[in-house]
Amino acid sequence: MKDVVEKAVKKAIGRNDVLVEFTENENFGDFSTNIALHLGGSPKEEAEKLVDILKKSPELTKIVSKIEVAGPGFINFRLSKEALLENLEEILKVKESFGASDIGKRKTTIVEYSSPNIAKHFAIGHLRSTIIGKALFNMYGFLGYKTIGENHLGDWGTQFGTLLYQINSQHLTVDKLTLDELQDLYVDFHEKAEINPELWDEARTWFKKLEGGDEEARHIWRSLVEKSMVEFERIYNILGVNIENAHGESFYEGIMPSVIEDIRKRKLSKKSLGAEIVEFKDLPPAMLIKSDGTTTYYTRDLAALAYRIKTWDPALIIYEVGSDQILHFRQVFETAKFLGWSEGREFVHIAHGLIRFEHGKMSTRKGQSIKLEEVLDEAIKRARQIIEKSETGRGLAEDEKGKVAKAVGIGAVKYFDLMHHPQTDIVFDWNKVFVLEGNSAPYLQYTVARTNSVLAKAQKSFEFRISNFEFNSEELGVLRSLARFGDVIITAAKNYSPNLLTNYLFDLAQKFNAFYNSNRIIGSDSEALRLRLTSATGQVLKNGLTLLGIETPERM
RNA sequence: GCGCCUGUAGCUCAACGGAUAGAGCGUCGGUCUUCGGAACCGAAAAUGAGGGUUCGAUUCCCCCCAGGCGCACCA
Repeated sequence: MKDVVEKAVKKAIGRNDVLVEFTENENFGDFSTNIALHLGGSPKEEAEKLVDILKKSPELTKIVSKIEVAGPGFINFRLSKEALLENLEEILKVKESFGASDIGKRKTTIVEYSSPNIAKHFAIGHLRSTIIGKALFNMYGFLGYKTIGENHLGDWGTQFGTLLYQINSQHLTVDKLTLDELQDLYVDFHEKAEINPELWDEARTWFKKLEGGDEEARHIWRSLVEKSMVEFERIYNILGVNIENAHGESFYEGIMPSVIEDIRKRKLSKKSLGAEIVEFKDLPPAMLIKSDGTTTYYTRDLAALAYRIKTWDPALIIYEVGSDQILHFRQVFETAKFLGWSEGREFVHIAHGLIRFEHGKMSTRKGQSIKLEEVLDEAIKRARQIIEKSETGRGLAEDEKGKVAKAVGIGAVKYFDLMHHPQTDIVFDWNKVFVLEGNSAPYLQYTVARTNSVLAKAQKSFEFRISNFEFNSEELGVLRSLARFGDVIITAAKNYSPNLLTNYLFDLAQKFNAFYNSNRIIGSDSEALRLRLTSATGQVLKNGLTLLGIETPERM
């Protein structure tokens, strides 16, 4: 609806730089534009002139009942009752596809997300990438884009040299090692190398063997990958996340030579201290090939990019990777530009803030990471305790309680992550991750369960004639909020900000609960309308939460 | 040292240069024989400091202070 208003205003004044926004204060109507403040003349006069033109727009008068000038020269638009009711009917009619659109038609978007490292535990540091990435993936799909999910597993590089060295020098049998033990070996290596930096030469030698195809090295490496994948699958299963493509860095081995050749042909690289680097105007150089002849993750990310462009011809690639990689991606994107790969494409690094300790980042090398699985288990446990204590949980069967605990616990962790703007750092605190009240997933899930319950109790279909109703302020609040959903998804996706969607859903739930608290639904004069409102609210909350990857139990 | 990011109520967060800076938690005070109280209503409480640009700055620019991340053979 916002776009209808925007188009009409653009047409009315004949310029394209018009922005129509949601109002923040409901007294200002549903939409607003400040364009009259930028037209040069007296803002109020300009606004009055525009309003006269706008009032004649048939597209506008179809959905807007009031257009007025306010404040220093804002033009405010209020949606008509007819439009609000039509929107309500639309929700009830199209249900789970309400809010979907085709603005991304024929465009392909790749989302690289999650990307945990092999031979380490799936740490909490990868939660944000997994959750935000999945939400973006879902939202872009909902907007009609063809979406490709890529899990860029960290399965290559000198870090494997460190493990190969450890396993070999200590004569360990790789098949018997647990992930815990492997992580200990990794930490142990870094401790020893701190005192004895030559150890890195050993690690690099082993990685050279690995990259060179050495059978022993490859055998150990394969075993490490398999072990890790078992844990990863378990966690993705708990999270309910399924990423269609899981190409590790090693997958791009065969593509690197041609990328390197391409770079050399264009004379983008040069030798420096035995290594081969790519220099930039405003950035520090990136290392293409180390002095021992092996590659770096810069090389592999370029190869991955080449592969993706060739395979899917994407219009947009979203890299959902932490903010500690900002420089790296600038280098990769800049190189891609040199190579002529960015023509007609957009590359975006969603540099999410880190989940860190109060004074600095978590480092697996120093053995300071927190296992994601522990956090998820704890979340489910705490949700379970609430259910046991809750009045409303009593009616649930044992196995249903288990399912609800999972949906609520995991939902809470995901929502806590998503409600923050991606850029924000999160200081990890066991008591903050599991928020179960207020602005939280359980509040929204509870509201959905409440709508289900009311509808079940009503036990009949509902009909009413539009012309019969005057809405009270609570009803109006819900109706107006419901009309925003489609626009919110577009804004959230375009800004790569799932938090805009969580904000909206919370606002809608609040409006509904306020309505619920002061209005009888079943048996009232407005029963038909109110049941429809209840049904539509449940539907929109469900649609939104589903996009965010959060389940909505029928009852809880 | 250089570069990038961040600083908003006691705490955790919102607010594409606009109208009275919005919420949640916590605190204080209400709603309770209910269609689900995991709820609702109300109160106190904030833009790190200083300059500038603008009709208008939390938002843009400069400087200072504080924190985080990064800066060639890890990823």
